[in-house]
Parts: sequence; structure tokens; C-alpha cells
Amino acid sequence: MVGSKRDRRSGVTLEMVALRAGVSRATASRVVNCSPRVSAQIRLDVERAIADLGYVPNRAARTLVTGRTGSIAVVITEPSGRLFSDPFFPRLLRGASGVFSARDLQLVLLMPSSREEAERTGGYLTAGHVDGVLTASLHGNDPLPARLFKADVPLVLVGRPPRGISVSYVDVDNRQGARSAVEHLVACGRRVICTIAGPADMAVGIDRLAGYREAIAEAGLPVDRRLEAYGEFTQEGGAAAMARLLAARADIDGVFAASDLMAAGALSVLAEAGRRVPADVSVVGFDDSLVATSTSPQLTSVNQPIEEMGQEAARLLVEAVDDRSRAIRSVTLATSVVERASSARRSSP
Amino acid sequence: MVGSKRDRRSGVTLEMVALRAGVSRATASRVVNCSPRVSAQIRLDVERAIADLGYVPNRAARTLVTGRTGSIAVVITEPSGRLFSDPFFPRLLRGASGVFSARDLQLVLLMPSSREEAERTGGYLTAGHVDGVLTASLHGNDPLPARLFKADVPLVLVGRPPRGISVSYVDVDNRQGARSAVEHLVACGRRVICTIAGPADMAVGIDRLAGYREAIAEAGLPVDRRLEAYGEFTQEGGAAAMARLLAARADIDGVFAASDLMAAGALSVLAEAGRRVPADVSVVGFDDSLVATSTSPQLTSVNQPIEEMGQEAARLLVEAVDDRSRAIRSVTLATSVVERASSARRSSP
DNA sequence: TTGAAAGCGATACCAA
DNA sequence: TTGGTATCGCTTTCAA
Repeated sequence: MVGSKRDRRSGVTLEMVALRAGVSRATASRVVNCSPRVSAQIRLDVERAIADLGYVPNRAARTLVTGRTGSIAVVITEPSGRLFSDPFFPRLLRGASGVFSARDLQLVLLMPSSREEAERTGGYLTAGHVDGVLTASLHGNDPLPARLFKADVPLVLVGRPPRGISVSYVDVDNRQGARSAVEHLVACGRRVICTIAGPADMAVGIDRLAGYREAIAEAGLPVDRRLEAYGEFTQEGGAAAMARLLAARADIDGVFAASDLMAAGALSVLAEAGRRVPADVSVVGFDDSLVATSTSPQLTSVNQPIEEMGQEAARLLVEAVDDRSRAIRSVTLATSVVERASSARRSSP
Repeated sequence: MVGSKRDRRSGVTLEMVALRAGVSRATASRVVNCSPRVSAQIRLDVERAIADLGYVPNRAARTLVTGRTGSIAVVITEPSGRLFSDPFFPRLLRGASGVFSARDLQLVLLMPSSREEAERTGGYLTAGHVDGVLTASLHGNDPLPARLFKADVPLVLVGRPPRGISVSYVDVDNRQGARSAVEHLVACGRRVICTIAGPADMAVGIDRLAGYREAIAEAGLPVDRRLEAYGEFTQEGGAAAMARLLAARADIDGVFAASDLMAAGALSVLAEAGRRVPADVSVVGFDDSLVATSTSPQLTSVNQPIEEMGQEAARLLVEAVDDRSRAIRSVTLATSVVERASSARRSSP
């Protein structure tokens, strides 16, 4: 690596502080680290020297000996758009950052937006820049978990890990959530219920689809693959999927979308197609995010406690960083259906 | 700092690589750093050892000697909401990240959401975790620039720095942009033109307001402080300001808002008040973001090349990191008015 | 081309 | 309570 000659940082070292305060480096270090084994007078002397010189501990040196960096990375591997358009992430971050803050850990956000960048990010994380990694929205083929595991970097996922990967995680019961949504549609008297599923390589996508199928089967409704369409977790993805579904089965009277954003896309397509919601078609989303209350009609949606997921994940990660036991822990939170205007009992036929 | 006993990282060191390859640490280091002064055979041996052992260089150790970390921080100090709701930031990041990527620098995003967190973040940055800092949306009283300057950490701002701070920056000509907007309204035959200004402690806010005043004066229109209202750069801020303005002067026929989001808020208030846009009132926003084309009617807006700002800022920062000359550089980009449906020539009176 | 060895700045052990 | 010093993992002269 490059590194032009001697371009040392501003350069106040502990050595200089010690010299100025007339003590040894060891003692100065004790003051910096708030050790109780320092006399009051000396503590004052050193503190003044620190202030006079504007001393700031060099993290690299400290990290080298302690093995700790005092920072945690949150990694969001998404094609850039989603991080900012999906309200999921800010809520997750809000939940997590509170926990890290309380532990005086600096949260740094990494958002590789291409395979190449993801590669570099992996290097950054395994090189010891952070004490632990929190990641959300993982795709099935992402090599990151294995790489971090090998490098012994603590990792916690938000969302169930893909098959074959064992790692700590926090998730909501997506399967049960999806079932509740479909059961709600059935209770509304819907008989031709389709689903707009998330990407087939993401656990959330898979689980919500599984829940949908279970509920359909249990309700004794015929299973029909033409009632299932996949899409990205975006408004556009939802719209495109809805259009395909309508083309395949014109008699659809219920829609379960795997996210509110997708449901919003579906609503716009239904409106264009002249279907009234909820009179002709009832729609249920997932997330119960702000989006749910800004569509027209407002969305019935499966609520998931996102801030809480962030908190729990952060807590799990902090534990893992502290004890380094490599134990796998997981937390699953419950969901609930929040009813709004987009779903209603079918008017008597 | 804590640091439980010997909890060393996974622990493949260069020493171990050297041993396995049967060479000295120095030679192994040369291979890792792609030095040309290594024989082909030895290079192969060492590379195999690296692969076998899964060696990853320890960043802390390397940083300690080179003074470089290979990463750059982008700091957004906002009460959390704005980062995700304002399309400005994703665009800025997209522009900047391309440049950093090309230089193999890892971009880390820091978003302190309270004074306390901002304090910690300052510590993180001055402790040598990153080679340089890019920051946007700086408020006048933010102590960060001074702190970084003292610690000799390269810094580039997006947006003109507050008075009294000298630092490199990239900005658009906000003053001229605002003038063009107002001139456009005047050309539309508007005579009672108000402005929804940004926060008075932010340079963008100040500059756009100044441009507004200049244009009003030049057009020979009476200056009236009741035609100026301040607000946050949010939809709510814009709505509240518009409501106050209408209450103070019912005869308003032109609105210049300092951001599209604010203009969107203004549009909703105007609609509620029964004012037709653009027939009764013409509205011009600032940013020419996606928001501008999703309002109804679509917004006439001042375009600013945000991706380009991000690129230029990143370029400036990379330069500063490389030569460490502490020279202050700045780049100012031009704006242009993009006409849409929210502004139109007044129908003959 | 290769190796030996001197740091980089801080922590933590062992004596005093 | 204090100081001396080995050590962390790597880069980089300086000799060989």
C-alpha cells in the first residue's frame, strides 16, 4: 500500500503527555483509561498535559494491543435504491443505534452497491476495523456470513439466515404473519387469494410465501401457482407482479403482498384495472409502515416491531462481542394484523 | 478501555505466512504489498501460504505504521429523519461513492442523531479511524470542522462553510439559483412573491434567501418581511411556513421554496386554501429532485447537479488526503431552472 | 533479491 | 501507587 513517507498524524503521543506531566507512559495510560490506581494529584497533572497538548489516543495503536476497535458495522447490501426508499431501514437503525450508543460503540453504516464493492467491504470487516457486524436484507448467495465466520468476526442477522448458514439472528415470525394475513382475507369472504411474494432468494420472501400456502391449504382453497408472483420489495416490483396476476386470473378477489411498498404498487394497478378496493378486491400488506397509511385506501397490514428487532439484534451482537463464545442465539418476535380500509367483508353476493 | 484478556483476533499473522513459505517477514510483506522486488518463485510460495492460511492483513498494525486506514467517512448530522426522506443524500452518496470506489477507499457513513452521538463521532474521526471526512448539511454551530482541522484530518464540505470557517468545499451557486427562480416568477407576471426559506443557520438557507431578496429588489418589487418565512427542509416545514405566509398576506401570487420537499408542503396548503396552482399562485421549488415530478401539479424547480457535487467533493477529498497540503480549494457548480406545470404566465387580468 | 531489526503508539504485566 | 518493558502485527530502512 502507498503511504507517502512520514505523514504521521498530528502526532501528540502518550509519550509526550507523560513527559510533560513528569510521569511514566504507563501512568499516563492509566489516567487515560480511568484506572483507579492513580493518585489524585498525578491524575490532575496528566489531565492538564492532555488538555494542553490536545492529546487524542491513537486508535490503531490501541486496537493493536486490545483487539477492540469500539465500533460496529451495519451492512446493508442493496442496489442502493432500497436503503433510502424503504422505511424498514431507518426504523431498524433507530432501534439498533440506541443500544450501541448506550455502550459507547460507534455505529458505521456500509452500503456496498455492487459485487465489487461488497468484496471490498468484506475485506474491511475482516481486517479488524470493527468489533462486530449487524446485517439485514441478506440474499441467499451472499458470501459475507461465511467470510466473517471464518475470520471470527461476530455477526448478527436481521432476518432468518439462509439454509446451511448458522449464525445468530433476530426475526419476526413471517410464516405466522403471512398466515394471519391470509386468514384475515378468508374471513373477509375472499376465495381467490393471490400473493405477491418477495425474492425467492431471501428468507423473508420464502417464509411469507410458505405461510400463504399453508393458510390457503388449511382454508380448503385450491392451490394454484398462477396465484403466486414474485417481485422485488419495491413499489414497481409490486405493480409488475399485480399486472401479471390479473392477466393470469381475472377473478382475483384477495391480494396478500409481502410488503407495504409492493401492496402500494398493487393498489395502483388495481385502480387502473378498474377494480374497487376493498369492494371487489381486498388487499393486505406487510410491515405496517408509514406507507400503509399514505395509500388510498389505507392498507390493512401485518405489523412487525422493526425498532424492537433492531434493538434485539444490537443486544445480541454486543453480547457476542463481549463473550466471544460463538454461541448461536436467535430471537423471534410476533406480528399482528392491523386492519384498515383496504380489506373488508365481501358485500353479500 | 476494557479488552478481555487474550481474545486476539483469529490470528493468522504475516509472521506465520512467512514461516510457512520459508521466507522472512519482510519478504512476505513485499508480496502482500505487490512490491516488484520479489522473485517469481518466492512470490508464488508466499501467495500459496497466504491462501492456505487464509491470511488477512491486520489493519490496525498497518495503519499504525503507514498512517493510512484506507477508509473515508461521510458524516450526515441530521435528526435522523432527513437522511432517509430527502432524496438529496442518496444522490450525493452515489456521486461520491464512485470516486472512492475507484480509489479503493471504503466509504463509511456516520449519522450521529444527537449532540451526544455527534460528540462520539468526532472522537472516532479524530482518533484516526479514517483518512478523510466528507460532510454535508452542516449547521452553523457545528464544532466538527474546527475539531477535525485541529486534528489535521482532511475535510471537504458539501455546501459553503459557515462564516469564519475556512475549509475546502463544493457548492452550487445557490444565490444565483434563487435569483433565477424569482426572475422566472416575475417573468410569469407575479407581483406578490413570497419565499419559504431554509434554516437561518445553514449556508444554503442563507444564500437562497439572499438571492430571493436581490431578485425582488432588482425587479422593483416592494420588500416585505411578511413575505419571508423560515422552515426546516421538510414537507411539514414547508406546509407550516406556507400557512403562516397566507395568513400574513392573502394576496400572494408567487412562491419560491428553498427545496422541493418544502414546495410540496406548500402545494398541499395552497390546495386546502382553495388557491389554484398555477392559475392563482405560481410555485417554484429547489433541487429538481424526484419529488418535483411526483407532486400535482409537477413542480417548476431549480436544478442542481447533486451527483456531480458528490463526485467533485470526493475528488477534492482524495486530493487532500494524498498531498496533505492543507490547501483550501472550492468548486461552485451552476444551476438552471426547469419549468413544469406549477408555474405559468398569469392569465390576462 | 533477501533478511535483520528498528520502530509505529498504546496496553498490561511484573517489580519495586 | 508507580515505572520499566515486552508485546501487538506490520512496514521500511539498511546491510548483506
